[in-house]
Amino acid sequence: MNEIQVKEIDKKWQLFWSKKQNHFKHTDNKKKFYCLEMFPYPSGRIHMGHVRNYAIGDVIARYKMMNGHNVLHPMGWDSFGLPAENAARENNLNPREWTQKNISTMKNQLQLLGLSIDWDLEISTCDEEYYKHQQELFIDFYNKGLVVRKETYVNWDPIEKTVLANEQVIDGKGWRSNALVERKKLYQWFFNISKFSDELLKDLETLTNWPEKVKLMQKNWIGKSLGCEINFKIKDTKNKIKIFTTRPDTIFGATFLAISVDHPVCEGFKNSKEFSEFKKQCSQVGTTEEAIANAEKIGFKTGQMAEHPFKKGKQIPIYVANFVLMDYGTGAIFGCPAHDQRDFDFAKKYDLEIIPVVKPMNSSEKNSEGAYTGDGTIINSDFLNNLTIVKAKEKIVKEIENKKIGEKKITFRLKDWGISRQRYWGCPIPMIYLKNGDVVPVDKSELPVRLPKDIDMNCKGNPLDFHPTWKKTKFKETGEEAIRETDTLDTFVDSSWYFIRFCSPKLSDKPFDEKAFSYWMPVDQYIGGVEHAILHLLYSRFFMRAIKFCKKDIKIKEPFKGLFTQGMVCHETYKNNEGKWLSPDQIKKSDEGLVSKIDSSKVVVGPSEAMSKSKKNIVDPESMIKIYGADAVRWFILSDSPPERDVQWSTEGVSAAHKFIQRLWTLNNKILQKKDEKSDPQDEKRFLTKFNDYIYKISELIEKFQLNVTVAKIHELTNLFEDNLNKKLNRKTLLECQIKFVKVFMPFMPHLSCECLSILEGKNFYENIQWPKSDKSLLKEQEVTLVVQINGKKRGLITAKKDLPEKDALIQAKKIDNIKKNLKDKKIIKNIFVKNKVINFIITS
RNA sequence: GGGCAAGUGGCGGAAUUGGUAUACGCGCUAGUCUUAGGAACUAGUGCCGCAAGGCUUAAGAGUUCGAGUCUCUUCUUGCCCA
Repeated sequence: MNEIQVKEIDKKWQLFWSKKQNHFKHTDNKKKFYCLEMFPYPSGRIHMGHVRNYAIGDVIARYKMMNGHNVLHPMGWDSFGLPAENAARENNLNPREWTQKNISTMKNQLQLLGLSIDWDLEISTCDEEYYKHQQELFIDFYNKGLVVRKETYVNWDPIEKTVLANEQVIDGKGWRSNALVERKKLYQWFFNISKFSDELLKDLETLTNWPEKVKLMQKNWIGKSLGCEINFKIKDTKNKIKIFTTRPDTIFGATFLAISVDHPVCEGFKNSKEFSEFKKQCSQVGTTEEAIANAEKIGFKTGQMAEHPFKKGKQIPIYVANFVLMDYGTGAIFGCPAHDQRDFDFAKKYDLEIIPVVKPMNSSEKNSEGAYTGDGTIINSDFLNNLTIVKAKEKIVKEIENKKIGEKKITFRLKDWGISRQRYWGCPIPMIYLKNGDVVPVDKSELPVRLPKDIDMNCKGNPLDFHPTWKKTKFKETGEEAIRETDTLDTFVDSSWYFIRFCSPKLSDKPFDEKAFSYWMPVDQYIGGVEHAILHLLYSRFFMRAIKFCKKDIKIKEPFKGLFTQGMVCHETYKNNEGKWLSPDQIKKSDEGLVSKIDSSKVVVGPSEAMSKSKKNIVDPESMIKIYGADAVRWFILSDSPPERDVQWSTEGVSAAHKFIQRLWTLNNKILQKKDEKSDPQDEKRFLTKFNDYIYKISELIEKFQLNVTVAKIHELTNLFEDNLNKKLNRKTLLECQIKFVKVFMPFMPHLSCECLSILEGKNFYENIQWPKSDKSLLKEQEVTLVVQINGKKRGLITAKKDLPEKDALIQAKKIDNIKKNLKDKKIIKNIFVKNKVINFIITS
C-alpha cells in the first residue's frame, strides 16, 4: 500500500482552494457566523502560538460552514508599531518596507496551514485605506466630546524618548530600553473611556460566552469602588483639603493626612529647596500601582495641621506622600495606619500615632506586625462603636452628609485612555494647531493625513516632528497656516475596530457599511491569547460604544459575543554543560541521552516553558510543516491538551500525528478495496449504532471547544473501523460510514480529508460539504453497560438494551456468577437501580 | 496579603456532570517481520500480590446505597490584583 505524500496533497488542495473559494459563497437562507482569531503583528515569521490560534479557529470556522452557516473568516495584519521602527533603524530602511516583507512571508506561511481564510478580505492597519477611516472615526469621536486633550503625568522613557504605557514599565524601567522611567508632564490626547466605566462593568454580565476569568480581570481593572469625600479644615486657615476614602468607617483611626506632590496645596512650597528635592525623588518612581506599592514610602512634612472632623480639638499632621496620586480620587487621603498597610509603613517611618478602630472577629486573626484589613467590629470610634464595618460605613457617610463636610462618591480605577505616541510608525492624529492657540480637527475631505515616506529614522525623538516640512499645513476653513499634530495613535486603537472593518473591507468612502455591519456583527467567536484579556478587549468594547454614541443606527454594544482564550505553546528547555541555552534543533538523541549536535556533550533538560527567543526553545512551524505536513502539525497542536491550557510541543507528538495520518490513509484504502460480502445484521447494527454515537459525541465536543477530546474520539473511531474491517459488514455500509468519518475529521485535517473524499467518491469537489448528522433513532438503540454493585462495590457488569426496566435488570444481575457467589446466604436489604447506569444490592455484612 | 483556578499513572490528559476511575495518545517492555530500524504489526503496561483478592484521583474528615466530581479543614502549584 502506498504511503501518502503529505507535501503533495498539501500543495494540491491548497492550490485547489485558492482557485475555488466556494466555501465563502454566502447565501441568504443561512444563518451567519463570524469567526475571528486575533490578527497577528507582522514580526517576521509565524510561531507555534499562531499555529495553535489559527488551528483552533479553523476547526470552528469549517465546522460551522459544514453545519450550514455563512461564515465570515477573515485575516489581517496589526502592522503599525515600534518593532518596525527599531528594525528599520537597524537596517536603514523604511518601516513600511520591513513590515511589508514580513507580511508577505507570514502570509505565505499561514497559507501553508491550509486555513479556510477568505484572503479577499485581507486588511493591514498601516495601509492608508485603513487608517484614513480610523482618522475619520477619531474626528467623529472628537466632535462628540469623546476625545480630550489634557496635561498629565506620563511614564517617560528618556532613551526611547517616548511615553510608555503602564504595562510597558517593568520595575520602574522601560520594557525595551531598561532606562529608569521618569514622570513627566505632557499634553496628550485621550479617549474618554471613563465615560463608559459603569457601562463597561455592568455589561460584563451580558457576556455569557466569555471565560469567567477574563470578566473578573476586566472587573478588577475597571475597579469600581464606593467611597466618600471628606473635607478636612486646615488649622488656622480658611482652607480645606478634600480627601477620598473607601474606608470612611476608620475615620476615628485617622492620624495624619497625606496629599500628592501635585496637590494644589503644594504650590505653597514651590520655593522650598527641600520640597523640590523631595519632588524629584518622587518622580523617579513609576506611576503603576505596583511600582508605588513596592516603592519605599517617603513623605514631606508640610508643618500644617488638619482638624479632625469628628474628634473635637484633635489635630493631625499633613504630609506630602509619594504613594498618593493626584489622578486617583482627590489626590489626598487620610492615613489610618492601623488598617491600611501603606499608611502603616508610613506611620512607622515617621513615628506617627496608630489607633486601632477595628477589632477582628476572633482575636487570633490579628497579626502582630502590620495593618489589619479584615472584617471585624468598630472600636475607639464614639458613635460607631460595636458596629460592623458595613454598618459603620453607612452611618458615618450619613453623618458626613448631615454635617455637610463631604459626600458619598463612586470612583473607578479605570482612567482615560492615553493614545498619544511620540512615534513615526503609527496612524497620524488628524488634528492641527492654529496660530491663535486653537486645536482643530483636519477637514474630513483632506483625509487621510498620510505618513511621509522621506523620514530620518536616526533622528532623536519623533521623526514626524523632526521632518522639515511635513507638519506645516493650512487650515482649510480659513486658509491660515497651521501645524500638524506630530503624535501618532497608540496601536491599540488600530486593533479596536478592525473586526468591524472586516465586514466591508473594501469600502472606500466610510469606515464600514451599516448593512454589512448589522449582518455580521457581533463576532460570534473570537479566539486569541489571554494576554489580551484586559486592554485590547476593553478598548474594543469602548470603541463599539463610542461608535454607537456617534451613529444612531448602530445598535450593538458588545463586539465579541463569544470569547475563547487559548493557552501557550511550551517546549522543554535545554542547556549545555556551560549553562548556555540550546535550541531543540541543536541537540540529538544518543545512548547517553540527549547530547549537543556540535560537540556531543551532554545536554541538561530543563522544564517545559512557553516558547521564547531568550530560552531558545522555539520550534519553527514552517520547517515542521515541511517535514510532517500541515495536517500533522494542526492535528498535534490540537490533540495533547485542552485548548485553554498550555500545550507542550514535542517531536514524538507531531511524529505520532504523522503516523496517525498514514494509518487513516491506509484504512481508507483498505475500505475501498474491501470485497462485498454477505453481512451479519447484528455486526452491522452494532457497528452502525456505535459509529452514530461517535458522530453525536464529536459534534457536541466541538461545540464545547473540547478539541483534545474530539481528537481522542476520532482515534477511537479509527479503532472502531479497524476492528470492523474483518467483520461481516456490507461494503456499501462501510463505505458510506467512511465517507462520513472523513468529513468528521475535515475541520482538523482538511488536506487528508479532501484527498480521501475525492478518492472515495471518485471526483474532485469542494462544495457544500455537509457535516454528517447523527441518526436519532439509532441513538436510542444503543447498548448500555450497567454496573452491578454489592454495597457500592463493583462486582459485575451487564450489557443490555438502553432503558432496560428494573425488574429485568435485577434478574439479569442476579445471574452473574460473581454476584451469585457474593449474595449467597446474605439478605438483601435494599436494591438501588438507576436506569442505564447502575444496580446496587445492599446486604447485611 | 486578597481573589480565582487547579492538584488523577513515568508524561500530556479522559471521565455522559454523583454511577465501570485511568478513555485516547506519548513513553516503556516483550515478541513478529527485516541486512537494518528512530519503520510496520501483535501483546502488555496505575500500585501491592503467585493467585484469589485488596488498594488507588495532593492529605484528612464529612454527606450518600455510591464521591475524582458535593461540603469542611490542611498542604502544594499556577494566574490575576495588591
